[in-house]
Amino acid sequence: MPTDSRLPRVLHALLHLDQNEDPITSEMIGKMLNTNPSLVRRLMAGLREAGFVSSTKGHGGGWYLEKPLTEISLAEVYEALGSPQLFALGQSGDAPSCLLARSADEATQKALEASRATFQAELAGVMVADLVRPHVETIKKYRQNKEA
Amino acid sequence: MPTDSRLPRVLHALLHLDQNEDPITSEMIGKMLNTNPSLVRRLMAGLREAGFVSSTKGHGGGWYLEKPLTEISLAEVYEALGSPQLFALGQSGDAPSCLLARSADEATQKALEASRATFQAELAGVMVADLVRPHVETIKKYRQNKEA
DNA sequence: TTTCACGTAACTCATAAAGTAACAATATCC
DNA sequence: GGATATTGTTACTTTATGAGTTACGTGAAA
Repeated sequence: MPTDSRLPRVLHALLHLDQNEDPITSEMIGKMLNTNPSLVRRLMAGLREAGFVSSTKGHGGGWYLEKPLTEISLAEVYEALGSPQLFALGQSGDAPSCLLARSADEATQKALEASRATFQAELAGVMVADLVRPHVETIKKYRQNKEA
Repeated sequence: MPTDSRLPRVLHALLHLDQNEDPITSEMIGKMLNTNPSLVRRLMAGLREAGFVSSTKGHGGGWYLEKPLTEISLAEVYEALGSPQLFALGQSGDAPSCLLARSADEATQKALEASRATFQAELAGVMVADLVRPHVETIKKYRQNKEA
């Protein structure tokens, strides 16, 4: 299976939405993400349901922010995507009757749970708006060039 | 892809090996893990290369421990498996030229890295022998019943 | 009323582990 | 030495799921 890249992709899209007054079409977002409009619509659907963005049809339609990026944490974005499967690892399935199998599963699960907690905590501690903080100067210069 | 269950599976197998004097065949391990002998041999190959177990062919052959489980950490077992892909998540591929895409990727990677560090630390802090500690009494009773 | 754009469903493609089968090599038993 | 047991390895199929694609209905703007 192709690696699940939904989180970084929608973050990327949100950052672009924040830089535009007008709505951005799925077509345009598709070019930014190197994919096609239909996939973009699927990606964004969760964000719309979460109230982070809205979309309008017809001429001049597209996607726009409904909430400032300073008020959306990465954890909320992840949840809006449906909290996709984080790990490629896990136990094989049903709870086994063998005591040793259960011990092995429990130990694995414990490590994964701790790992997941760290992941969630990392995401919860960052707002989407924070992502561009290290690059504010660069972006400012870029815009000045564009205006000139 | 079916979920990668190699870690809990080989842990399970190691625990069984620790309970037997004689070698255990791939066939028998296969029954314990609900799979077939061929897959068992693949699973165990890494453990053999790591020096944790040995295998012998022919009558009475099979797998046996080469090192006490008190001296093998879960992290070492994970490495012996080839440090399989931990996350189902990740960025889509090549480093993008778009600054915003890179910001999104970096934030995602940072959270994943922290998460991985926690995972590794959890595994490193546990020896395979520790897994049965909570069940020592139960196992003792089971063996007494078996002898009776 | 034509065009644009989203919403959604249905399908194929790609990836990697699991599962399976087969067979050579080798060790034990008689 | 021959029969049997067991691993080592290769090659193949199956499975699961996101990505990618196509198509068409719906609704809004020009």
